[in-house]
Amino acid sequence: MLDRSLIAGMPPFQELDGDALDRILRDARSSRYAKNASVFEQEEEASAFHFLLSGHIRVVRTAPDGHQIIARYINEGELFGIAVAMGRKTFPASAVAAVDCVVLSWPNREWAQFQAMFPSFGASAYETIGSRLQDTQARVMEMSSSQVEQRIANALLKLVNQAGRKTADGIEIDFPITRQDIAEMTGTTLHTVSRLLSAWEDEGLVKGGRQKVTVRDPHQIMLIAENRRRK
Amino acid sequence: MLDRSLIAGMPPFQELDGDALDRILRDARSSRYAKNASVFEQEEEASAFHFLLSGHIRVVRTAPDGHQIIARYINEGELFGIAVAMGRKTFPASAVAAVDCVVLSWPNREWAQFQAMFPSFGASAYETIGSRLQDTQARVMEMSSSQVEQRIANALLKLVNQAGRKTADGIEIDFPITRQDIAEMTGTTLHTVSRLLSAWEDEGLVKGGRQKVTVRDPHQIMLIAENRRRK
DNA sequence: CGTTTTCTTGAACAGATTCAATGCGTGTGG
DNA sequence: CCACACGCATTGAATCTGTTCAAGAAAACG
Repeated sequence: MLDRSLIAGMPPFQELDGDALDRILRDARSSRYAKNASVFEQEEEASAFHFLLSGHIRVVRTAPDGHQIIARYINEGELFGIAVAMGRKTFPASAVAAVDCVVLSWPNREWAQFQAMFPSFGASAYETIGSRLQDTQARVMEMSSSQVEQRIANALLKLVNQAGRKTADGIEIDFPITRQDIAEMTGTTLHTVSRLLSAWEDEGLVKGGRQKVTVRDPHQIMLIAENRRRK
Repeated sequence: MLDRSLIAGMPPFQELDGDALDRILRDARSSRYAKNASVFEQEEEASAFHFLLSGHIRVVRTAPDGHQIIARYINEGELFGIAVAMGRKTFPASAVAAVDCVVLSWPNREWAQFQAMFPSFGASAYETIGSRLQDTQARVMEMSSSQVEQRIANALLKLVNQAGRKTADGIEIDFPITRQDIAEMTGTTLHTVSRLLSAWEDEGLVKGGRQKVTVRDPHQIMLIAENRRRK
């Protein structure tokens, strides 16, 4: 049996008392996933849903032609792989550990139980889905109206907000991320990302590194994201 | 009091009996919206949710810079404006009648009631949200990998499937739609849309018209959408 | 220490946008 | 009921942003 302190206070479980937490943990299975291990694969039958206790997870969608994009990153304290909440039989994307991760999993049958027993859990889950829908629509807007430069700036800001860690040099993104990853988040090529980051590095706005990005001047990046920078 | 036959058999209410339908209709308000009238506006406080009895509704998102996109079209028998289901206070987009429409509306407070009393209603609603999330993610994929040509072909296929009407000439889209609208669905400009439709018209794949598109050869359009056409 | 992965950078190219001008329908107001 | 204005559509030409192609350097890994 897992200890209730693991999940107490995390958004989906925030309003639940000790007994409720114990009930929830009763049928939970906890697993470790090494960096680059997959938690589930796209098209795979969805028989369980998950909660990220620690680490960062990359959610990747692959097109029939092999082209792939990063749908989002999951942070500690988020539910993911909740296909069951949307009445789906299979996962629409794959989930890959960006660093070593610890994950709680429940069989799908528990979903209806939790929702019936703990309305605040259900509400929080649906808020999560709602906000992902908003994010995704915001991304569509961004891709139809903004320049690549703005999209990359926006992606950096998002990453910094979700997984920023203060260092002497600025705010560093707390997990390994390649230029290719950023390209897959913004719908461009690694070449363009590399060029832009290099340019920004020359201006002192960011600092690059192998699988690493540090933002030194978030304000300037924000101006770029909003296309309000003097050229 | 509205008659239960209005909504009987529509997806969200499919599994409900007569009493349930009556209960649901008890607090419903039905309204007519003339073509181009707005049902609700982006950023407006969401105090009600809606169901489209007849007509077609355009869901439009506007960016701070004025740029706008069409998030989706709502068809007869769909719930829309269900911000309440995602725990949102305001609408993330505007809803505009594409043709004269009839809409049922309920105050938000009914949402929790319906969901508690009629689980199949709740499940169907969350499936709707889930499938919109899928659609939107599919659109992001499309915009990052496909050419404009493919995206427009895809948009036409979507429209034809959702609102196609057979005519002597082929399948016509059942509501007025401008080149600009198609541009806002595909993240391009009306110029590019116009050029492509003209080219396809020369090849006999489609037939244009003022605020009208008729698809004559869906198969060829599908080949274009999948980028498998001989050049 | 060689191999692989990640990153950088130049040059050529192309698809789509932007700018500009014009034509066509349709619905409104005189 | 007709004229005219406005919204919608078409099409050419110039331009540009970002991709593609190509080559190579630097860092990590076994």
